Amino acid sequence: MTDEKIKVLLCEDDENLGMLLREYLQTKGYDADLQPDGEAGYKAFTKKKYDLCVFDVMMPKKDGFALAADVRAINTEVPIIFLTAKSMKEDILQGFKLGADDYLSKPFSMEELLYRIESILRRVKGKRVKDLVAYQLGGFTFDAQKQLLTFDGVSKKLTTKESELLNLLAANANNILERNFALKTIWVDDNYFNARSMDVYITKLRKLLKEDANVGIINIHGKGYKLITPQVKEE
Amino acid sequence: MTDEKIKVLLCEDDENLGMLLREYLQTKGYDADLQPDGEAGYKAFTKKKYDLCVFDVMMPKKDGFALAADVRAINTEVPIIFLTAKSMKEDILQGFKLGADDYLSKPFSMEELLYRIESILRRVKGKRVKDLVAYQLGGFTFDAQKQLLTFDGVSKKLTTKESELLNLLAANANNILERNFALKTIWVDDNYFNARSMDVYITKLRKLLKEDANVGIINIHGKGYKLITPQVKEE
DNA sequence: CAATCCGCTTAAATAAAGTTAAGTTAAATA
DNA sequence: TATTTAACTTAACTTTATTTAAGCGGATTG
Repeated sequence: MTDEKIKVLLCEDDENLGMLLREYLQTKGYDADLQPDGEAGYKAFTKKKYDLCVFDVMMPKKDGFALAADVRAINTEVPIIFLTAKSMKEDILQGFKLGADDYLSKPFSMEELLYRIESILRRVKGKRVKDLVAYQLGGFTFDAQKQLLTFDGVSKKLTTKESELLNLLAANANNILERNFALKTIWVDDNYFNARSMDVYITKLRKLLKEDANVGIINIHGKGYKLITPQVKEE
Repeated sequence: MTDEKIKVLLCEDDENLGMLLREYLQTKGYDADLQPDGEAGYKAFTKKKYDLCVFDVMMPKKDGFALAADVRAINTEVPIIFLTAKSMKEDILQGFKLGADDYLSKPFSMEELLYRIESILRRVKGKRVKDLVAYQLGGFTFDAQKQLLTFDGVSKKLTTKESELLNLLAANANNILERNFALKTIWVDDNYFNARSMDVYITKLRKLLKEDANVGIINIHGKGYKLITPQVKEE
């Protein structure tokens, strides 16, 4: 019954981004450590057995590629994901693409990072990471995997964005889901237009959910949203 | 029971790239040799019976096409894959006339190369590369080797493209198969027309799969496709 | 209670994906 | 070698998904 958490080493010099990613991975059940530069990252790697690394390419003291080389010298197996700047030349990118298990060019959504981490863990370790996700929301059943919302035996196929948003809401059911968090998770950037886009999807979800009066999305002014749903007895 | 390794001749002048590829192919069970230029490549080819060649197009002393021509002079059968720099329309055509079986334009991922190698070996030489290639997809059985999709005792022979696409989808069952990855691995080039072509094949596969309501292909807007199939309990 | 900010909704615009059918090409066969 | 067939691509068009725009209404703050 020892459900060991997967240990992730995150090296990112942008503190905001780093903290955000670390927090997100933690909420997703990972044991994520954050280091602000390559040297600190290397030190951390020597002290703990990580299952996966996420390295920013551009970092002070030691860049992500050099760090990866040092890490490879003591461990040839651990998967490495690089976070690269968007304006990287193809030939340089080629190197990363081949030496890395995967790479993500900025800006990316947190969901995307998670997706890549999970697919690598699946490939490399053969672990089944995502257990089937089906939420019970009052009279609704929401299958995030299949993007299907079912009520009274009738299933409706949700679009990708609808499903991603409902998934986040459901994961925080009866708790506040912060606007900015949702935006960064799903839309990458929390700018004005994406915020408007999210508004539109909140409206859509409300329409979908109004068949059951006990389920709904309420707004917490200036903070975010809360998916209200009857508490399901857990375990 | 002599499970002879498949011999691959790799010619690539970029040492980093070459070593990476050689190592990767070796870990995947191939007997891969690396040569740094066309002349050395030719010399190596005369000394050992290779099952497949991977030639970089731009190499010192003798480029990949010249090397291929020389190789063809003594062996008209051995499959050749070219690694090309981006945007080489005419060169590519020339290469194909010389009997290239496939080509990959940089940058590519090692996965992509591996996939090409395997599908060429499957197609051209009829070798059994991967052992388990029979997927259970709900009520369907899909044998990628034989390109057979069976439902309720009735088998249907799929075309090459149908089978390749379903194979990729099945390998990533219940997870996202990225559009670009599929395009690059199956269609080589991820241009507009090939994307339309892939659409057509998605439609075909959906028709084929609709006999079982629990199986289907859903689109992840802007990212790719996901083959939905009942989870099979793993041990 | 005004001014402002934030959120809601509907509609229009754009972009991505889906469908069907008509071309092409190349392999099979007659 | 001509004819037919199958596989695949290209084209034209339809539908769906997502974003942008615009106006309205409620909430918060001074």
